[in-house]
Amino acid sequence: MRSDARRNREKLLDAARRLLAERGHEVSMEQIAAAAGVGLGTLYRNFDSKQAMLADVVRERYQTLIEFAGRCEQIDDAAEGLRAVFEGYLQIAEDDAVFRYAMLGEELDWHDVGEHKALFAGHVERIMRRGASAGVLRDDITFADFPMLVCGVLATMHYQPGPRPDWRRHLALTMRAIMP
Amino acid sequence: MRSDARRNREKLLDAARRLLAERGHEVSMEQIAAAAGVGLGTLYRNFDSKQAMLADVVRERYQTLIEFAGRCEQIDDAAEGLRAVFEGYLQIAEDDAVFRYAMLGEELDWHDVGEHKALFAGHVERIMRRGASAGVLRDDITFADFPMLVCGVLATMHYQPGPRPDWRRHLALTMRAIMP
DNA sequence: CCACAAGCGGAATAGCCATTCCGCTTCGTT
DNA sequence: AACGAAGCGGAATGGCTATTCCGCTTGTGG
Repeated sequence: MRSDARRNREKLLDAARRLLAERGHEVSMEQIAAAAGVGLGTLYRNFDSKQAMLADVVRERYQTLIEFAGRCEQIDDAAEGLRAVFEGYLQIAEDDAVFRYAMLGEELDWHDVGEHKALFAGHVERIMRRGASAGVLRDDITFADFPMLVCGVLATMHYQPGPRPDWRRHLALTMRAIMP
Repeated sequence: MRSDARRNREKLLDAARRLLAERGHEVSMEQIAAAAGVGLGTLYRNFDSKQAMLADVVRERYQTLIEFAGRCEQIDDAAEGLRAVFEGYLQIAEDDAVFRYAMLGEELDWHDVGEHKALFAGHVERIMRRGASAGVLRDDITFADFPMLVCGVLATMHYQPGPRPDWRRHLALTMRAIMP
């Protein structure tokens, strides 16, 4: 790979990460290319399509999240591990609009984000099961409820216009609802 | 107004209500005109723009909701009034995609839906205050939390693909979280 | 039954954006 | 330094959809 090509790829990734985090999937390809200081052709040489670019960026976020969830699983206190993994997930969501979009959006063709999703889900599932065994999670709440539990906070964060309501308070409310 | 024009207006309103409830704001003007069996020109003679049409339909829904909330305010049991108004709101949301969109969507130019919104909000605010006085609502929860509380269930309903999770269960969870 | 205003349909217009294409430029090798 | 391949920019293309426009049709009052 030529050195200028590698440089451009980095510039594009930086621009994509930043703009997508700030403004979500609605940024146009042209804006991303401009922010990176390259032409559209170069953008398309680096990503097969817009969807593929979004998927790349979302996959990176999931990677971070998977590592974080792994650490949460090691936390001794089952209740704290549970709280931490929810909070970490939502913190990333707060920082990244395209991640929220991926979590909330209709089933687009998220390329192979599914694999990462499954890894993360595995961690969460084990953490929740451990919580149930330890008696810090109501036993009618299972991993199947995870989307429902976070979707609420996620959506409030994503959609409430104006001054964002305090999502940590919302999370606290949710945690209270699922404790015995 | 000519008789055929009145007939067409009815057909258009029916089609708009039905398609918007089923498929939300993404239906095209052409699809609505076709479903009503009229041309685009006729559609635009009845609504100034797509936004205006959406606003008309959403306003109708709010009207229903306002009457319902009024009845909830009259319910003797403060806790039941509270539960009922949340449930009624969410039931309408379940039945109408464009209403969900209006509740979740970014601040579009919702024409004068704001007035209706304010009336509904007035009812809910009084119901919540009564709940707090009666001791069936935690006193750190106020009307300002209403969007947060319903947004969660709303979003889960709107976005979870595939078999809809049971929103009544989610609501029950939320109600539990806000009770003392 | 007539005249004509009110209404109608749907082709044309316009803006937006993802994606493609190709003639030009730059890198790196010899 | 020179050349060919790799890479580049950005104009052109294509599809989608809201909105406008205008020549044709139809309801209705006289």
